[in-house]
This record gives sequence, structure tokens and C-alpha cells, in this order.
Amino acid sequence: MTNVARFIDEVKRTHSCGQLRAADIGKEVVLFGWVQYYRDFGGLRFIDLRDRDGITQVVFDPDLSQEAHDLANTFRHEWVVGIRGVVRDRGMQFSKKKGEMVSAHNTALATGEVEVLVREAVVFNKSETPPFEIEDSVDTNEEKRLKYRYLDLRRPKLQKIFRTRSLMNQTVRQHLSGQGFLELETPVLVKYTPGGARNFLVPSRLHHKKFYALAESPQLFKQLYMVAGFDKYFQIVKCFRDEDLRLDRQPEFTQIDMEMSFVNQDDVFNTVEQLIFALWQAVFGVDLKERYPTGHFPRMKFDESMRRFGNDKPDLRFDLEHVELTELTIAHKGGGVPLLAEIAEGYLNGTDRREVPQRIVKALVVPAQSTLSRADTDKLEDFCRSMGAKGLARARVGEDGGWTQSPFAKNITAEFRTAINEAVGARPGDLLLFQFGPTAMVHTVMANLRLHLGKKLGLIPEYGTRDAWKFLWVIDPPLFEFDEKTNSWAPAHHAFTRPHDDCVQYLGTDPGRVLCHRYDIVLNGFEIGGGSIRLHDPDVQARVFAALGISEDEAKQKFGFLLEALRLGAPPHGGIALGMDRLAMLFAGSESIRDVVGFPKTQKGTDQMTEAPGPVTAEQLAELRVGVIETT
RNA sequence: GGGGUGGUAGUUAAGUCGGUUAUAACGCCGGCCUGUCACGCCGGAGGCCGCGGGUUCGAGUCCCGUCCACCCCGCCA
Repeated sequence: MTNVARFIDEVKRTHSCGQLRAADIGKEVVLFGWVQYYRDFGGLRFIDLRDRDGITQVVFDPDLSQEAHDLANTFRHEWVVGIRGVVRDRGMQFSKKKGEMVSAHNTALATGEVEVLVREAVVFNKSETPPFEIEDSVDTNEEKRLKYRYLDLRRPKLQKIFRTRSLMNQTVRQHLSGQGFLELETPVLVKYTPGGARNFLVPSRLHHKKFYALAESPQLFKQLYMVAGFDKYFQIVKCFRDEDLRLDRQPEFTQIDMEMSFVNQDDVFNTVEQLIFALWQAVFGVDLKERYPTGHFPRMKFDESMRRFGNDKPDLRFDLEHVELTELTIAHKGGGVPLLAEIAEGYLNGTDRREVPQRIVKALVVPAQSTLSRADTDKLEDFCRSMGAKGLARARVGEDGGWTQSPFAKNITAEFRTAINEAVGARPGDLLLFQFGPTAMVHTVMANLRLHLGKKLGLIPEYGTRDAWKFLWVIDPPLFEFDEKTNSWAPAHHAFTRPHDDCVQYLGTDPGRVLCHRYDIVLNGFEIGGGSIRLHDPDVQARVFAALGISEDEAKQKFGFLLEALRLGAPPHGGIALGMDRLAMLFAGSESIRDVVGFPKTQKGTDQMTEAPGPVTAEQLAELRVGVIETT
């Protein structure tokens, strides 16, 4: 029997490398793990042995076992080894460097009071020199980390993240099951449905010229579970979207998906709030009741969020709110500033409507104590340009309320300047930053500018949380958004979101005014979940389709099975999906979603390790009757 | 599709105004060391400067193109 087999079959591991404490002194133990560091003193040799639990120092003393000591001399980084030995107190030792007796305890290690004196050792497997060092402190570029993901995952930091993910999964299942939710599965291979995110397509071998789609979410199926009478559903489920990636997006990602019958918006919120409380308790041991004594998170209307923050996922950890100046600009007819006068003119002559503002004016105040140099503001301007802005107008407020360093300074009327100072609450030394023009651009630029400044001025960390958890429900968004390309109304969400009862009257006449029971839950500026109360009334559904210009035939063709289901005894229902990866990312205080996904894709959607996506043979394509079009 | 940042030894980085032998730390290899803990000390090896063109007497450095990674806009819950 080889030594390896004997250690695995007979000797057996007794403890993990993070387990041993002073109470274990005197025990004979067996540890298996990876060689983290080795320190050689000619005679005495120390090895830091690492596994997923932690690190234990093991000592090889030639006086005790020459054989084990000789073997240990061959150990290198990341070899997989096993040792059998006795736990002992590290005690007081004579330090040659310091010339006195010192405690050999290592307070930086959980196991630091003890060490294992080795009697017998075995090498399970050698390792070539790893392409990078397995340490939290040493950073390697993303490309290398992803190519050797299994090595990256050995780093204690990532090990911790994945243990947290496991705990999250467990907590969700336990909590929701306890609330009467059934964990039900839905198909991944589904029929392509237009609208929303782009689907990954899967050719059907059995049906030529036909394709499945990978489910972008279980949306329709969970509604059908409601129609089937399951009442409360949840699933921790993979979803697939073929869209461009971001720091917080992967092409395949995991949702905590939920749906409930006979509920209103408050019921959904209560359920989610309780789940979030349970998660924070389990993961951090934090009772969110201390921060949210009512047990509920604050709510903000979509409109308000756009006005104050420029997006629908405001980071409430800091202020720097936007100030909306469009009305003021109109009232002052641009106040002598040609570019603003042009915008005011649009509203005054009726080209622009206040109800659907196409162009707006916004400002943001950088307080006097946050000194930004000229170079800093120039960089801010570049930052704004990169997002489609024409520039970044600014003004430094003087002691008398006058403006300097501003392109507006020489043209603006004193009345308009005073009115703006008052509207934004400007004080001497403050820096005012302005954006004006197309609504979407202004919102995007100002929202990102706010975040950028928040980080630059140290109001929020570059990433991570510092334990500041700011939750928010964003509610009552419009049901439709105007698509300028097609000059028609398009669903802002999926087409089965329930409009507010008091808005149904506008469906035919003024679609832009229709608000709906759609909601997002936001944490520290990240949208961690979203859902809606669904439209279960076939009549209202028909009016929504009409407003969208979708004919009965077209609706039938696209969503026929769901429309039919809604006519066959569908209960009122609604639900939500929480982004598991984003939650895990925030839990980990991590800088990227890739840190919390086992084997993530790059921003171009490739897997650096397996080199997916890869080519397939002509035979494989032929079997699927799929041709490849060469583009130049 | 657009904008930005980066790519130099196994790894992380430095490399000035274009100048002759491209640095450092860690890692790797060899040696010494019985209380270290990211041990220490001595010695050594290691480079297609992402790739392809161009400018130049001369390119890691300047120009053009291209690939890869990251961040953002568009897109997307």
C-alpha cells in the first residue's frame, strides 16, 4: 500500500487547518492541505498548511523524524500534502534575532496558539510553480486570474465569498420554505419571446429552422404556476441575457425568483423585507431592525428619483442631489444665456411639453470645502463628454453671489443668477455644475457625475460599503416609454405589468401618464431586485396591447398561452426577483460581480479558461441545418 | 456600435526629452541558518517590451493598424 493510499484510506483527516486551538494540545491529529509558505532553518522547518478553513503551522524537527524532515525539505508552494503529528503549545521560545525569550504565539492566525509537531508526512501531489501567488494581498490582472480561476479561487478572500453564497442559498431556502413558499423549477429551454433582453438562441436538431431561447427569466412560467394554484413560488434560478456586460452584469446570472397569489404591492414588500432581514442576520449577524425599526424600507416615486438623482437606483449614502432648473429657465427665458434661451424657447413656443419634457436643465452643488482644482473640473468635463454631454458648464459662487470661472458669467442676468443661487442653496465658494439638453442624456450624465463626485470627495468608498446599508423601494414608474425611433409607445417593462387603477382611463388617450405597479429594490445604488403586480384582467390587458399598437392576432401569436391562461381562472398575483450575484457582491464588499461568480465570463462574454465560446465542426452545423454567414 | 484606461521577466510594477547593458520587489534555482510566521542572509537564472506595419542613424518610448483585459455610454432589470 502506498503512503498516499494509506493516508486517504486508513490514517484519515481528523481536523481542518482552521480548527485547532489550545484545547487540542496533546492530541494526535492528521491534517491535509496545501503548502502556503515554508520557512527553513537548516534543522527546524516550518510549513504553513492551508485549506478552506484556515492555516495551521506545522513543524518538522529532524530530532523527532529525520524521514519526515527530509521529505518536508522538498515541499514547495501549493503542493498538496498530509501530516500526522501532535498538537503542542507554541509557548515561549528564545529568539536569536531579539536575543530573548518571546511568545511564539501568532495572534494573526486563528490557530496561532498551537502548532503541530510532525511525526509522519506524505505528498499527495506536487505542484508546478503557480502562475501567480495564492495570497489575498498580491493582485494579478483579471486575464490571468480568469485563466487560472481554480487557483484564484484558492485565495482565502474568494473562499470566504463562496461560503457566504452557500449560506445565502441556505438562508433563502429555509426562510421562504418557512413562509409557505414552494421551490418549483421552470424550463431553461423556452420559446423565444420578443421584447426585453436579447435571448441566447439554441437551434433545435429535431425541428429544422426552429430555435429555442435560453430563458431570460422564469417570468411567464412563474405566473403560470400561480394560475395552477401553487399560491407561493420561489426558485434560486439561472437566467440568461445576451446583452453587453458591465461591472455588475454577467450573461448568465442567478436570481432569487418569487411569485405570490392574492397579494398587493405591500404584501410583496413585506415578504422581501423579511427575507432581507433574515439574510443580513444570517450573513452578518446584523439586525436591520436597528436601522429600520418599522421593519420596512423607505419608498420613493420613480419621478422623484429621476428628478433628485437622475436614475432609478439612487445611492442614498450621500447627498449631492440634483437641482431641477428647467422651470426656472423657462420663467427667465434663459436669463440671457443663449443655450438656455434656446431650451426655454422650445417650451414657450410649444415644441416641448412640460408633461413629457424632451430637454431639461439640472445643476449640482459641490460644497466650498470640497476644493476641486481647475484640472479636476476639466477632467470632470471629459468624464461628462464621454457620456454624450457637450461639456460641463460651471460657476464658482463669490461672496456677493456673483459667478466666476463660468461661461455663463458674462451673459446671465442678475435676476436669473440670483434665482439659481437661491434654488440650489448656493453659498460663497460653492461650485455649481450644470447640464442641459436632451432629458435622458442630462439624467445619465448628472447621475454618473454625482456618483463620481461621491467617490472622489470621499463621501462613499470606491467600492464596498463600510457597513452603510441604504435600502430603498423605487415605485410607481410609468408603464410606457416613448420610443423616438419608432415614434410610438413601448412597454417600459414586460407587457403584463398592472397599471394603477386610476390611470387605466388614460390608456387610450395619454399613455405617458399611466403609472404602474412596478417596483425596484435598491441598495447603495445597485438595483438588487425588481418586480411587479401582474395584469390578470384580460380586458385591461387588451387595452394595454391596444395602447402599444399590438393587434389581437399579434398578441395571440406572441403570448397566446399566457393570455389563454389569464382567461381560465388566474388569481391576482405579483412577484419579484432579487439579483443573487449583486447581493453577494455587496455582501462581499467586492469590486466586481466576477468575484462572486464561480467561473465568470469576461466583459466580451468569453471564458478565459475553457475558451468558450468555441467553433464547432461543419458536421455539427449540418446536423442542426444551421449555416454560418461570413461577414466582412 | 461609440468613448476611455491598461498590456515590459513566472507575478506586480518603474522605465524621464527617442540614445547604446531595460530596472526593482516578489516568485523560481543553488547555498547557509533549530523559533520562524510574507523569516533572514549570500549567490544565480530568467525578456518576441501584446502582435503587425511605419517614421528615424537609432523605438519599450513617436505614428497607424490590430488583438486581449478592464471601466463607461448605447443596450440591459
